[in-house]
Order: sequence, then structure tokens, then C-alpha cells
Amino acid sequence: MNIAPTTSEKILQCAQALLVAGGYNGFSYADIGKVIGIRNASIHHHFASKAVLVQTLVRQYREAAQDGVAAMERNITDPLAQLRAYAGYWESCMTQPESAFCVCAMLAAELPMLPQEIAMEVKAHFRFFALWLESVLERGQRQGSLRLTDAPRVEAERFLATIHGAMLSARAYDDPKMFGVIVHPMLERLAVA
Amino acid sequence: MNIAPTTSEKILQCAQALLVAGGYNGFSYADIGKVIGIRNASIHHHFASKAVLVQTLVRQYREAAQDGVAAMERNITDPLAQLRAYAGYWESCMTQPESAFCVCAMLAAELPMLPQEIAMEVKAHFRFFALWLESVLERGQRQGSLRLTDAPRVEAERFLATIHGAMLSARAYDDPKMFGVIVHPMLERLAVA
DNA sequence: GCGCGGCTACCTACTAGAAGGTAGACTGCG
DNA sequence: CGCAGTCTACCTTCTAGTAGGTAGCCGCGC
Repeated sequence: MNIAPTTSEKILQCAQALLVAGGYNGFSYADIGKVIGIRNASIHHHFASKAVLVQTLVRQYREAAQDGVAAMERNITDPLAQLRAYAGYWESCMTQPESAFCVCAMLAAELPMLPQEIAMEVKAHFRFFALWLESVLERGQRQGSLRLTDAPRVEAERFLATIHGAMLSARAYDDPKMFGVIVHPMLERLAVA
Repeated sequence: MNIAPTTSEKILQCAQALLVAGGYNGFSYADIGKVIGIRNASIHHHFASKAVLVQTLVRQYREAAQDGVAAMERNITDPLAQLRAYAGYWESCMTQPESAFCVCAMLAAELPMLPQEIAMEVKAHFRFFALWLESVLERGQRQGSLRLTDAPRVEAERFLATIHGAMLSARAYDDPKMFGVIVHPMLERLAVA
């Protein structure tokens, strides 16, 4: 959303779009260079190696996600509304190909052969969201606005897994609406009748 | 389980293990050759191209899965028991790294940049399982042995998405048990009290 | 029963291109 | 000047894929 994104911002943005489309091994420096009109070597000036590039990308992605959650919690206090906002955010992402998949979900699938430093960032992303969802669900249960059938921890892990699985299904069916088809009823079921 | 697997079977088996670990672009002919002790060119003798190799692999994987479901339906008739058997199959796969992820779920994540013929096989796999799960859930509801809160179609898609998301979470947490932690309560919730 | 054609399965040696990465020079700006 | 940012030109390694050859086997005709 910057007026004039710097070159390194453009590189990161482009790398993210390519990463979301095809994973860590699905893009190259040359692909990035072709898109933003720069030479291979110039990318190395900004990011010493591909691992560093992707690690930087994931760390910023993770920080942005955490900032986003913090901002959302300031605007929305009702637990169910928070879950709806989180799901709604992803639902709006589904329609644009370059953001139609979670960077960390993609990388998690490739975890066994990812550089260690990237794997750590990805794992931290999962831990953060599982903990946040657990806190939201637990609070909703305490307030009586959410109806859980299992422990908040378990419900949180299932919620996150279903969100990620719904992204996968939307991709497999080539249908962005599939995400909502799966996620909306899950939210309604959590709402106290 | 063959006494003496042929070379092309060994190639497919090895390719599957590598595919599950790192996706379509995460392995090369050389990687396969190194594992099974064969030259790069010899793999081309069995499979004209990488796309053909992976397409063959996915088609056989899909057929084996469909045969497995058919065999299971002959042995188990109760819908809930069928769902448990399906989930139990994957739970047992989680402990072995070379089978700890669904080939088609992995490829679905990379769909946007996969060769067309492979993408078609992957999509067919998703359609098959969604339809099968829908039929099982619908039958369970009719018999009164399963308690659905949404339409069988929607419950089936959510079930499949949660299974795939649970595989992802197990990988992200580097903990095979995470699959069961997510999937068991989902099954219990479907069972009529 | 022997030789021959054709087949399968593998080999060595090679190619063109892409991969990630490096060295060093140029350019424009504060 | 000093430096950030970019370039050209290059390197090494890996990539999928090709060309051509060899060894063993199977079946057929004589």
C-alpha cells in the first residue's frame, strides 16, 4: 500500500506471490528478476541468499499477522466476532491468486526439506495462531458466547487445521467459494444458538 | 509388499517418498537415482519425463486409494466405523516420514504451477473422497448413527479439509500425535451420544 | 541345438539451459 | 568523496532430457 515501494519491498512482495503459487522450490531469483525488471545479481545485493530472502519474508509475514491480530483485538472484543473477522480476512484473500494461500501453510507442507532457519519461523507462526485461537475460544466459553464440545486447546487446533484444509480444498476445486462453504458452518456451530 | 519389486516400482515408490517430503520441485531424477542405485538416463527409460512419472504415480496412488476404500466398505458397513477406519489409516501413516502426508494434498498446494495432466489427477482425487465421505455421512444420518449439524456435502468437505489440515499441523509441530489430537474429537462429535 | 532378430534394461557420455551465487565495474546522489 | 544500487560477465552445480551403445534373454527358423 506504499506510494513508492522500495526495490527490496518489491522483491519480497513478488517472492511471496511466487511462493504462494508454487512453494519454496517453485520459484527462482530469475523469476523474481523477470517480474520486477531487475538482474539476478541485484537481488543478491538485497538478500544474500534465497534462504535469507525467504526467512526475511516469513518473519515479516509473521510479524504483520501478529500486528493484524493485535489491531483486530483492539477493534473487536467479542470472541465470535474475532473468529469471524479472522475467517473473513482469509475469505477475502481467496479471490486474489497471489494471496489465496497462507505462506506458512505452504511452507509447512515442505518443512522436511526447508532450511532450518525458515522452518523455525514457520513453526512459530503455527504456535502463535494456535495459542491465540485457544485464548479466544476459552474466553468465549467463559463468557458463554461460544459453545465448545472439546477443550479450548483441541478446538483451537481443529479450527486452524480446518482453515488450512479449506484453503487447500479451494485450490483443489479451483473455487474460492469452497473456503466459505467449509468455514462458515464451522463458525455457526461455535455460536451459542 | 512385493517379494521383488521391479525397477519401475522402485522408482515410483522412491519418487513418492521424495514427493511427500518436498513437493514436485523438491526432488530430481538424480535424487531417485542415488537412492535406488541407477543412472539418470535409466529412469528416462521407464518414464519419458518427470511429468509422466508423477502423473503415473498419482494415478496409481489414486486407484490404490479407491481400491482401499472399496475393500474397506466390504469389511466394514457401519458409517462411523468406516470414518474411524479412514482416519485410523492416516493416523498409522503419520509415524513413517515417507507416508506422513497425502501425495494429493501436497500436490494440491502446488496446483497453480503443476503440469495440467497432473493437476487433473489431483483434482479427481479430491472429488472422489469428497463424494465418498458425503455418501458415508448421508447414510449415517439416515440410519441415525451419525449426528450431522450441516448438509452431508458440507460436512464431507469440512471432514476432508480437517484431515488435510491435521496432516499439516502434525508436520508443523513435528508431532505425529497432533493428527489424532485433532481428528479423534471430530469423530466423537459425529457419533450419536 | 544353434544362430539370429528383436526386445528389455541398463549403461556412459553428452547437451542446453537453469539454478544459486560471485567479482568487479559503473552511475548517480548526498 | 563515499556509498547504495545496479549492471555485465562470469562460475559451479544441478536440471531434465538425448544419443548411442551393450549385455542378456526369449522365441523362431533351420
